[in-house]
Amino acid sequence: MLSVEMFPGLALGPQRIGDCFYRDQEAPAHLPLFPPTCDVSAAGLPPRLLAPPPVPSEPTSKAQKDEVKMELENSSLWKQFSSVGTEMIITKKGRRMFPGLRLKLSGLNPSLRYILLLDIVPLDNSRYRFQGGGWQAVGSAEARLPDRVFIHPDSPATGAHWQSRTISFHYAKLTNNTLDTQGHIILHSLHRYQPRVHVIEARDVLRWGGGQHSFVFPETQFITVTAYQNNKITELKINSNPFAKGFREDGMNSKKQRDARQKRKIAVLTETLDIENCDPCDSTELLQQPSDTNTDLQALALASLPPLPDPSCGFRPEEASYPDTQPLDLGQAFMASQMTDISITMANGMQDTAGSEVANNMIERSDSMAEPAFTSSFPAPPPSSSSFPSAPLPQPSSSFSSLPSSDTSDPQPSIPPIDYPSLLSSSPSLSAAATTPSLQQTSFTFPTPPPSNSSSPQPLLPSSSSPSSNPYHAIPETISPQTDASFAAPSSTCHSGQMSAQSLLIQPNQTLQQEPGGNGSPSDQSSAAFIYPNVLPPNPDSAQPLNQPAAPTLPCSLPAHGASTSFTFPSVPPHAQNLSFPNVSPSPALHLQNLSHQAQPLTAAFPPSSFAHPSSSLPHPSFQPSACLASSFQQSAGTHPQNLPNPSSSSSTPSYPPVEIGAIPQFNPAPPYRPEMVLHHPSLLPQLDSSLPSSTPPPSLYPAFPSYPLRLCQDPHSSLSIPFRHLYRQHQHGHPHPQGSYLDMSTRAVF
DNA sequence: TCAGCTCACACTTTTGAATAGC
DNA sequence: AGCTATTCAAAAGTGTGAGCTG
Repeated sequence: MLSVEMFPGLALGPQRIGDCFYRDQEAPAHLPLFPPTCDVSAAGLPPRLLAPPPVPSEPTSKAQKDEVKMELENSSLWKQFSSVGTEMIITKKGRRMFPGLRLKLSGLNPSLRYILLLDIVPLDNSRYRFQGGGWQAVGSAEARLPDRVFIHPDSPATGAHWQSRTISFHYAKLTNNTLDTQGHIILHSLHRYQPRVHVIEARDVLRWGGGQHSFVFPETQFITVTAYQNNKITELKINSNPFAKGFREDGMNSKKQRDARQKRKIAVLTETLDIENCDPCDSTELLQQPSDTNTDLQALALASLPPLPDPSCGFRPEEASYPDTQPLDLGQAFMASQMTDISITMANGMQDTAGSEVANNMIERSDSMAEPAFTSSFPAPPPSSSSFPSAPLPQPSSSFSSLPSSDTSDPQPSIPPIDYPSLLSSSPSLSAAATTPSLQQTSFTFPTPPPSNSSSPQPLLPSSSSPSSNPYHAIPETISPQTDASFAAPSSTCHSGQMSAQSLLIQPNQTLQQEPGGNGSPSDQSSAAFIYPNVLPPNPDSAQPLNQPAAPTLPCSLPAHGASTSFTFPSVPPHAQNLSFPNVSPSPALHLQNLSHQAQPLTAAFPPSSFAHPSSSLPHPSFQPSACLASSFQQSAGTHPQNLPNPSSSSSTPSYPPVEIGAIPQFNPAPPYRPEMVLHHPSLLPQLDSSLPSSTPPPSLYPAFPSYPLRLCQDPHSSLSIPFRHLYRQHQHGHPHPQGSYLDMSTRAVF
């Protein structure tokens, strides 16, 4: 029986380790779901786990599962942002996402209970910078941070519940605080991310019985920032977010108002100072300097008075008796403010115009979205920006560079907007505002490529210009997984008990398409393959076929962590060899029953969530022990991590041919763009189990998204309330889970 | 020097308790 | 007494801009 083991500590943050335990129903004692070390993984597992229940060759298919559909209710809004290049503010205290994820679920069994999870995974291995009006990859990504999952506060709830309302994840918060103890989702600034929503069926309170459906809405990808870089995004946010209403043109916190306030403030100060300084005219004032109180009162009194344009006393700053004070500066500031005001006014006028244009653009875009087309302005990582070889880009320049941005005035060379149009439009069932991911059981097909730009009012996709050279087709063939050799599939010794999110999504027996040329691969799909906007393989040469074992394989048996905080990986590139892991002392609040496992070599080597992952240089998945294992799982299952469970050809969304999971733009340079993807995961546990015994080196397959273990733990508890009690974040005011809970998935060890 | 981050600020919406009215 | 509607204040969510940091 599986249950989610959520430690109150999600609040604990990254420090939590080894918190994934297996609980045998008959044996209440906590058993590590997976041995801390790859080596002992199999040994430490109950036989039952080692011999997982046979997985049906065909995904457990309950018809209903295949029918599960999720729509992004505010898709149009997302597309507006995406067309500009969505930015999400992250702060230390945590910032909500805007737009938020508003979803509609259907196809669930009304009587079954489901858990909804939100996680956010890196889209690539690059760090970005806003230059020249666009986002450009400027280097390798930062070490991967602890993965956390936001659990919808309503979870677990019945299918009827989920389907009866709009599901919102607006309570989820993003932070850049790596030591965050609030359980917020930790992200790096200036990195690209893709939110994912997982629907996990909880057959009953006791077990994760059914399967898992994962949904990805490409238009929801974003770049994290600590301050907005693109003015258009700022405008969009202000115009769209009610909380930012005050910053609108007519708001009290608009630039005009703020300038006016500042002007008044300065005027008041100036007057005050002027008065004080003017007082030199009155010798008595010099002798008797007004007390602070008097000054304040004076200031207050003056505040209500109109600014004194010109001190009649003839006071000259340079002659002021208080040279150190800055009457002059203030005066200048005042004048400057006046001038600034004027310029601002003018600027505002211009800005208004510009704003109007933008707004119009937005409207147009919005309208155009009505015709399900939108562009994503995210740039593709520069070829050499990443230290890791990435899959070769078919025709990066042709595919994206030329993309005519809706706003020509704002060159975004690096960020060719992406056109998703055909994908969305092609689906009859899709409304302009809602996209329905197709659900495929075993294979993914690539979405139909956008029609030639001619059909699009505003051809945003440059690439689309030449259908013949359709980048989408090229993807499968020319783009190989961006897996770095160093991230090669874990050696045979690597058997991780860690369940990666990716692995969760993969069905053991699922036949995953190999990206290059597999049946049902994008290439196979007539122009179905849609290259995800941003994923441009930096280094084509380095690209390797998915199946091809990555060059340097990283044995799971890494040097014992011990007290040392750095690891050297001989097989990995020098730049990636030295990994520093902050010694994070476990929070006192952290209750890790199996903490002892940490002592074990592997565990030591891979403290699950306490350490940063040098993902930047290394594709996440592979270096993570869990990832290793995940790969092995997948391999054993004959699946590529990237090849998430493919939707059964479901038909749920005809317009969206099933997309191979590998298509998810992570390290796959040219993963076909998928508007949405549904992954069906019939049986989680079996899958994991199956992988354990596998001794054969996993192929160098990597999940499109970095894989990380979900902290889904088996729990014998007979009552949902018990196991899930831990899922909920403890709130200060005694609200159990008013705003959802977070699940730390960082079992992923060090990497 | 500069890009990026943090923080305080003013404004807004949201939320929940208190109060009034029926 | 119980319920509903309204009011109010506190909390929380916004972007901004100055200042700090590396």
